Amino acid sequence: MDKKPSSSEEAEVRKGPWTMEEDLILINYIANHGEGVWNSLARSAGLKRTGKSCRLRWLNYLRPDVRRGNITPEEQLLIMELHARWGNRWSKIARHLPGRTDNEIKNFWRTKIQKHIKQPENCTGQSSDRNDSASSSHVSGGFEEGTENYSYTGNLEAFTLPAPPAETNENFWNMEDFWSMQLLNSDNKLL
DNA sequence: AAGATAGTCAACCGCCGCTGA
DNA sequence: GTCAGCGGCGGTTGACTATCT
Repeated sequence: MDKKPSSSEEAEVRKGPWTMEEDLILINYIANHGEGVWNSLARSAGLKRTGKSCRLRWLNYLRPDVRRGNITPEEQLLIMELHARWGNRWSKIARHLPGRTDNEIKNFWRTKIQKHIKQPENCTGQSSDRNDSASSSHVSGGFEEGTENYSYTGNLEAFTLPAPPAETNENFWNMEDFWSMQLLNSDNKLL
């Protein structure tokens, strides 16, 4: 797939961050027509984006059921357990975390968890414990890295992240705001 | 205050598997 | 059986932001 577009098409395709207008177009189109074949959706909606780009934007950001914001400790634990079981099967893991996207989980893992794996000493503060911990299941947080399987062996607190800043997004484009706006709009359009 | 560095995350890329013609 | 089109996935990049010096 990923056939090369003709040069005229190539010039048409937009890349990079989505604008609010594009978001609106995509949301409105899906609200009215539903999700469908993404390439034709992109064309029909008048978006100069690839179908893939539209799909990604919708799934990772615009869907009304997408939960944005901090991963809870429970979710962290679940991610660790599922990752220990399945490895980097992000989409599979994401299905067990309602409202979370594979991209979000992947980013979370790479930025938060992987950092701890790379620095186990700093994480526990006890470098010599690590070998012992590999065979027991009750010690402080850490991972056993195997070929594909390693297991999260420790308590969650070792991985609990510092309290993130309170979400003060008053100037931010908040999807909840948007969807409430959409409801108002759709009242006019659909009723 | 300004520059350097680290952290975060949205978006893109390339590959793979599925499906229908 | 082959090919094209598409969706889905995981890896990676790059822009932006926060923190540090």
